Formats: sequence, C-alpha cells, structure tokens
Amino acid sequence: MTAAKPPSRNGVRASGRGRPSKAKGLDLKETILDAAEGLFARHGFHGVTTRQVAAEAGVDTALIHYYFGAKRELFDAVFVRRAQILNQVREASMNAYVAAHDASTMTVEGVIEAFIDPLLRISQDGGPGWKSYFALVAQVNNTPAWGGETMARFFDPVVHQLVETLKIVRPQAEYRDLYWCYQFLTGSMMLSLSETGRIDSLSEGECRSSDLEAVRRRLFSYCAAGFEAVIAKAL
Amino acid sequence: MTAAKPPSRNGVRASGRGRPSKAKGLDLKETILDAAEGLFARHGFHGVTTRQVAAEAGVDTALIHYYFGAKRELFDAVFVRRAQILNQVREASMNAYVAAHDASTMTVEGVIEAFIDPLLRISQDGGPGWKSYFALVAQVNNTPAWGGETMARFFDPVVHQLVETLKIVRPQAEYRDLYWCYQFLTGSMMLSLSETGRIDSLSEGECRSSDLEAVRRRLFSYCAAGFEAVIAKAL
DNA sequence: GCACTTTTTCATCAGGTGATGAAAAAGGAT
DNA sequence: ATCCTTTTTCATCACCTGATGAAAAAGTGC
Repeated sequence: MTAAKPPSRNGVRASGRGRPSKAKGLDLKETILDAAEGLFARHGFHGVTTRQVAAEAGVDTALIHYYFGAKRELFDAVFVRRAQILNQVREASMNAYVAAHDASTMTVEGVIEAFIDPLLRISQDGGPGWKSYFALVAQVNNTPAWGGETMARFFDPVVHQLVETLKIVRPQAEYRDLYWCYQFLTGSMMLSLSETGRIDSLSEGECRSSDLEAVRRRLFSYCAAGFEAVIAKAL
Repeated sequence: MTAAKPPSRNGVRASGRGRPSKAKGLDLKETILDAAEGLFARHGFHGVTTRQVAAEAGVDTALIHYYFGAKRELFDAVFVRRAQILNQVREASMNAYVAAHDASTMTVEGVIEAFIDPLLRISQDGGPGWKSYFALVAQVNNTPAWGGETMARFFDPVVHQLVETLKIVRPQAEYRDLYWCYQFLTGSMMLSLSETGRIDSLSEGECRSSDLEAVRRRLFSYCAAGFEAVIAKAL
C-alpha cells in the first residue's frame, strides 16, 4: 500500500482536493462485494481466490487490494455489510413486539417469531444477495477455528436481547436453559436459511429448501414448543 | 500413479506375493487419517494443505498420495471411516428401541433419543477423534457446494429409518412435516456436537460447549416437543 | 544370499497464490 | 489547458500448491 493511498477504508473521504468522487468507484466496490459474497458463500473463505472474485466482478485483481487490502479484510467487509442491516431489522422487530404487548399478552412463540421472521422476510424479499449471505453466515457459524469470535463480535447483542425478552415472558426460566435453547434454535434457523438442498433430495421432492414459507409455518412453533419443554422440565 | 501400485484402495490386499504386510503401513495410514481429520475439522477442506497433513502426521508428503491418491480422496477417506461406524451404531440403537417397545409404549421422545444419543455417547466416550469428526460433519452439512450430496450419500438411510420409526408412533403425521422437523433437529444437533465454543462466550460461562451432558438433558425434550407441536398444528 | 513386493524418501514440475510498485487513465477544479 | 487527486491497469515477485516419477529402503518367502 505505497502507490496511492486507498480511500481511507472506513468510508469517510480523505477530502484532499478531489470531490467526494462520483460514486462510480462505490458502485464497483459493491460489485466486488457482491461477487465475493456469492463465491465465499458457495466455497468458503479458503475455497475462493482473489482472482476468481476479480473475474466474477469483471475487475482487475489489483483493484480488490486497492479497495479492501488483504483477502481476509475483503471477507470481513462482506460479512459486516449485511450484518449491520440485519441487526437493525431484528432489533426493531423485537422492540416492536415488546411495544405492542404487555407482559400478560406476550408469548414465547411471539418473541421467537419476532426474532426469526425478519431473517426469513429479508431472505425472501430483500434481493438475491441475502440467500448467499445466510449461507455464508451458516458456514461461519459452524467454523471452529474463527467462527465463534466472528459470530460473537457481530451478533451477540441481538441474542442477548432475545434472551432478556424471553425472561420477561418466563421470568422463572434459568439463563442456562435459555442459552442452550438458543443454540438449538440458531442451528435449525441457520441450516434452513442456508438452503443447502439437502432436504430436497432427502424428502424426494416433498420439501424444497427454497420454500421459506414452509419453514415459517413450522419453525416458530417448533422452537417455541422446544423452549417451553426445556423450561418446564427444569422447574 | 505409475511407480508402484498403491495397495488397492478398497482395503483388500492385492495378495501378489508379499504377505498381508505387518500392519506397520496400516498404522501409518490411520495416523495420516487422524492428522487430516483434525486439520480438516478445524480449517475445512480448502483451508488445509497436503503438506500440513504430512507434517502433522510426521510423514512425507508423497506418502499421502501413495496411500490415498488425490487430496479429495483423502478427505473422503476421513469422512467415510467414521461414517460407517456411526451408521451401524445408530441403526442398532433405533432397532433396539423398536424391539424393546410395542407401538403403544413408543414415544416421539424415545425415538429421537435413540437417534441422537449414540452420537453424544460416542463423542463423550469414543476417543478424541470423534469431536473433530463431528465438527467436520457439521461443516460439510453447511457447505452448499457439495455438502448436500456428501451427506446424502452417507446418511440418508439412517434418516429414513428415523422418519419411518416416527411414522409408527404418529401414523397421522405427514412426511412433509417429519422431514422439516428432521432438518431442524439436525441443525441443532450438529451445532451442539461440533463444540464451536460460541455458547461459552455468549452465555458468559453459564454454558460450556463441551458439556454434552447438558445437551443430553435438554435436546431430546426440546426436539420431541418441537415435533409434537408441528405435527399437532398440521392436523 | 537372493529375488520380489511393498513402503518410504527425494527431487522436482507446472501452475496457481496473495500481494505490490509503477505506470497509465479518468475525473474535477480553477 | 493544467494541475492535482483518485481510480484502474499491467507486469511481476516470492512463495506455495497438488501431484508425480524414479530411486532408495524395508519387508518377506525361499
């Protein structure tokens, strides 16, 4: 990084002399992120080369390093881009649920739905990039080497919000149990969101991975019943 | 593969003249598989080089190709080694459950326990390699590119056995619902078995990934309640 | 000791990897 | 037009990748 300083990687322009730059560069940046997202989602971090990303995005290899630095920084940029949106949407959804109810009308299933539904919605309606993104997150979630820290860094707050909200509905529940149940929930949810195609062949066509409406009809009540059973058993 | 023919990769000796070979070679083969298993589990297929595997196993790089051929074949060998054991154990466990009950005393939770418990048991008591192996399977399970086919090839039969056994307990349940619930179950189970450490930091020490006893106390009833809720809702 | 097979090592190849520095092109203000 | 900055391309480096052929070593029956 000695040639020409990259555009101050935090997003704020260096503002030397040239104007904020006509967004042509930003478009290209997004194009690179989209290409990287799709490839990383399918093949994982180590299964993708910067040259493949460049080819997919239709840019020169060096441009990737110009904008993002090292390959790992590119990956992080892909990860963080939608994580921020996701956290905003989920936090808003859970806040809205709490605001619309008081403690007597809140249910475990309602809280869980407020937690999961935004993800299903955005995967269905938010554009094609989101499916790749969820596959990516599912992969990171199951990566022992560095997945845990990455997930924690971005998604711990919203999970704590879920747990605290559930504590309102079931004050007698123990944190231990709620965290374990969350782990079960996130395993189911991530696998369903990543649409691996496994259930398609397994069920010989009865179920389709891409049918998130079918997931919605079942996952909320499945998880809610699971939470209730674990909480009840502990008492 | 032109120098000296490798030992007929299916396990049966070519039996030309030399005797079955004093198991020294087989020990080394297992050593390589163990090294590869641990590395693949931590870093994924593309995150590991044959040279790393060789170094970890303390053998020459060429020896890996001599025994296993291409890198991908090594991975498959790692995968298949314990998959066979796993399928035997699980099939036996479910058969034993069915044999010990008749239709009136079988429960959804009992069947699910017969399906999951062998994995928890073997992870706890079967030796250290199993933890790596489950992390590996969890990763493959969440790999869109080729994970689906790999999982199907090895694990479809035992899943069909689970579904058919559940059909005995709940004859009115639809296959659709059972397959979706299985997907939820396997997501929870695989994440718990792979011990990513995420729940440790998330719960600030309240829960430990390695505490499979805690998983056992919760996962069976969680999943069983989920199945029951989904089945009941569909009726 | 000797013929023969299997196992292990050594040296090496052709191609791909992430990354960089320097030059060229494009954009914008005066 | 011209200066200055930002963006994009080009050529290249040092290193690593999976894989292989040939030679050496070890094992085995006679």
